[in-house]
Amino acid sequence: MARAGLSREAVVGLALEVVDDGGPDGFSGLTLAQVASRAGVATPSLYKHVGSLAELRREISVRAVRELTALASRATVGTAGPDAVRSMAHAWRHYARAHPGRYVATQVGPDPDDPAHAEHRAAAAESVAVAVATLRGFDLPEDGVVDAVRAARSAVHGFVTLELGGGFRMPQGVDRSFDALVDMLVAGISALAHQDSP
Amino acid sequence: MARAGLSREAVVGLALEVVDDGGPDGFSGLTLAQVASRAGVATPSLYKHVGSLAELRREISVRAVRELTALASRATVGTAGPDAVRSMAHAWRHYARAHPGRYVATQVGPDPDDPAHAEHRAAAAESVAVAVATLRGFDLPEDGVVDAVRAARSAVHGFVTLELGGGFRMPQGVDRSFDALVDMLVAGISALAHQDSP
DNA sequence: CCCCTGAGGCTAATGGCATTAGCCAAAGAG
DNA sequence: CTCTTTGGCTAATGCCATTAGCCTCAGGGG
Repeated sequence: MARAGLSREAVVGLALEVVDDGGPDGFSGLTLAQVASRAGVATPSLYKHVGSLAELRREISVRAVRELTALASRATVGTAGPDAVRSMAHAWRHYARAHPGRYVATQVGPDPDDPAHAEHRAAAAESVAVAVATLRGFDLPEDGVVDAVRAARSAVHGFVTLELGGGFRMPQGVDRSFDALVDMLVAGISALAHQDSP
Repeated sequence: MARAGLSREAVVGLALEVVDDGGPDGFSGLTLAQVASRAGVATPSLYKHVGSLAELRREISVRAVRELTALASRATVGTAGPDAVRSMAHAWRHYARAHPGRYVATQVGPDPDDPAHAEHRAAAAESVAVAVATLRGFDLPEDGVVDAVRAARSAVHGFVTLELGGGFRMPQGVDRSFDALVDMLVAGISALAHQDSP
């Protein structure tokens, strides 16, 4: 009986391949059977490394979030204000287009209470920390920052989700629409900064 | 053998109940077994009325899209410009919060080629038609309309998706953030109208 | 060098699901 | 009253996750 030499690491790696190969549905369509087949192993063998399908999914989410955070962070280093927001928005969209499956993994929220989700929560928190830092260039009032981060995430995430889902069927250039959206976002955040708080 | 007196209509109705009861995951978690159990019938019996689970899902999507279109249309009648955009945005969010499961059904895109998706495509097209009409009050250049509709859909859909997914964990008021987002949107669309096309 | 323990495979079994095939009774048309 | 269609049913298949229990290989202690 030849050993396959698996490990948790290897299993997660193969699962990531499956997710990547599955397009936008790669994450929801992830299956232990597919991972096992890729590993050249029977499905139950995976349980020696991975707990459950849900746990594998969570692990993938955590990695995807970290990856996206790192990219956003790298994209915005050395920039500030509007440029920083633009860079971050484009980094997000780029990641989503390059890795649709991983991107949707990025968007499942961790359970706020479940201790098993602690790592996931931490990763998510760090991700928003980067977003917050990106907005430092604007003179936003205390709670304006939250509104701004939420607006940025909403706008880009909504756009990218619709784009991946094939929601933009008009012939018009999608890149141009994205630029327009980012312009609105930047202008909106600036406006948020320069108004007196009510 | 007592007849249950089912019909396609009844099956879809029960499926909608299942979707509604399932929260944000009600749509993806929809199962023929649940519908059958609600109908007091064995699962295979449903095939006398419904083709397949995929078809049932599509039917639900079509209905949800029509419902949302009707609501948006009703919400914006008699309004124009910024007010219309605000009304539409709030109608969308309200629907998503009232019927999370149906809302996600609303967001699966029809296959552009599959003839079985014709009705779905039509419903989707009418939905964007309403959105386009809502923007009539702005003097948007030809292709600015597309950008504006995309921006509006993206912003609201992104916000609502993140909200339903529990993505906004800061204590700060979510309603306030949504208002801020809508403000940005309105300002952005106005800006799109009053700039010379490049 | 041998043993023996534990890790990492395996098969078998269970239970949920969708889907297909084929049967049978009820309802309604003539 | 009969005959056909319709709407149920059960049985079977195949895919999936998950659990239990077995077997063997690899590597460390004697």
